[in-house]
Amino acid sequence: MVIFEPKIEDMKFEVNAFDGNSEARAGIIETGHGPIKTPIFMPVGTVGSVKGVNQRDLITDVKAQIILGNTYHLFLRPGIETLELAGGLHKFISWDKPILTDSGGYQVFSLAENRKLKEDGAHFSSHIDGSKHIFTPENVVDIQRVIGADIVMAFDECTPFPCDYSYAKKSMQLTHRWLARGIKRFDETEPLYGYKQTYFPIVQGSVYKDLRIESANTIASFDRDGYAIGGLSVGEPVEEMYDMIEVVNEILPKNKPRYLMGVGTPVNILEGIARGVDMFDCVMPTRNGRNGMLFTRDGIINIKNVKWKNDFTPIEKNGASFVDEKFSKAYLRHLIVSKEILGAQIASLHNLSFYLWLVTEARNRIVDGSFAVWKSEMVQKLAVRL
RNA sequence: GGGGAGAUACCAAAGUGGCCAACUGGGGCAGACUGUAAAUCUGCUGGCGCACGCCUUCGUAGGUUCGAAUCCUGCUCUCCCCA
Repeated sequence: MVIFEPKIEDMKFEVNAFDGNSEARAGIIETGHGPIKTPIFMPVGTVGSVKGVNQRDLITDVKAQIILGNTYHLFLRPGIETLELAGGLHKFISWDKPILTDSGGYQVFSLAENRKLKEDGAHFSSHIDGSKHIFTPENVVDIQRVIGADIVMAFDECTPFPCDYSYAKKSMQLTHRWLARGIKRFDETEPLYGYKQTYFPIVQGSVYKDLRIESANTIASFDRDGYAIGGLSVGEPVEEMYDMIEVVNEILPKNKPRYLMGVGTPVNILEGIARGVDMFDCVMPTRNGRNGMLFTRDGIINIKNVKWKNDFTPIEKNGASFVDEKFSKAYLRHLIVSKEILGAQIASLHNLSFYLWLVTEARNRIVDGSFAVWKSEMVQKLAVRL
């Protein structure tokens, strides 16, 4: 059981250091569940579980500072009644560090078959039992109040790629109208569990520069504790993604954390940091890990490949997780190939630890002034296929 | 000793005259995965060229036929039942 009592306090963001050569900065976000040192990577725990990694290892080994939950999935299972009876998601899953919940906007996009977008909200059928539901900017706030997320995400439409200009524009405008409604509801309601929650708006606009500028200006006009960039890493070329980040971060307040939703590869993250992004999340370290892809400082390993069959060297020499020295590549390959649960667990632990090492190291480099050189070296190495 | 069933590619298992280099599953090899309906999905898996094609395969040796994994005969082996 959780025995701590979170304090009520305003969320604060303080920038501790700027890189100088890029837009990168190192900061700290104060929440009711403790500080988050940025730049940060947030492991994804969709249904109240970072797949394959338990809460203790998440803290002691991965060194996660904040994790994600998903409104859509938690709403369907276990449901808000259970979450409220549990006293919120933190208590339910026994996690006393910050939680950010995605609003379900991405699910509305990815579960396209059964959704219908209307002015009032998104109408959809549950992928579990087919039951019909409506998500509105207001009830998604209400649900996230019950979940008790420290950071509540706005309800948006995440446009697919490719997406023609007129649809992207209409969608963005809808997202903006939903934003105003969501903020209104949020500001009219109180947290249920005694600690501060905050609400992040989301920039949309697909890959269109003028739409991104308009969207960034619109959301920046609302004074919030942080801002998110959505609708990227959905299949567009990475250069377009980087361009959009630059355009948007030009406008978003410098003194507030910026969250690039759903990104990405280790290289994407370093490029994002260099462009002034502070927060990232992605399923890649866990999902790809379960499927045998390992991210290391020297590049990417497909541990299923036969070339590792008799390689008894450590998973990663001097790696960030205890599993790196404890187990050999040959053993991990055997586990993954044999579809052993432990293989997925070790790979997830390794990848998440590596991601957290990466952002922590980036922060240290920003602070000591060596970020630029280090980043360009790392970007070369990280994409190598070993 | 008597009766019955069967031998197909790495394994299992379809196919019973041409559309069969041979369904399907497993295994093997490779690839994909970016706000998680994913411990998932895709491709390849006889040889050579790798598009088209050519060559060698369905226990084994013959035979019938324009044509056989598929029909006939001998042989070898395996399994089951009864003594």
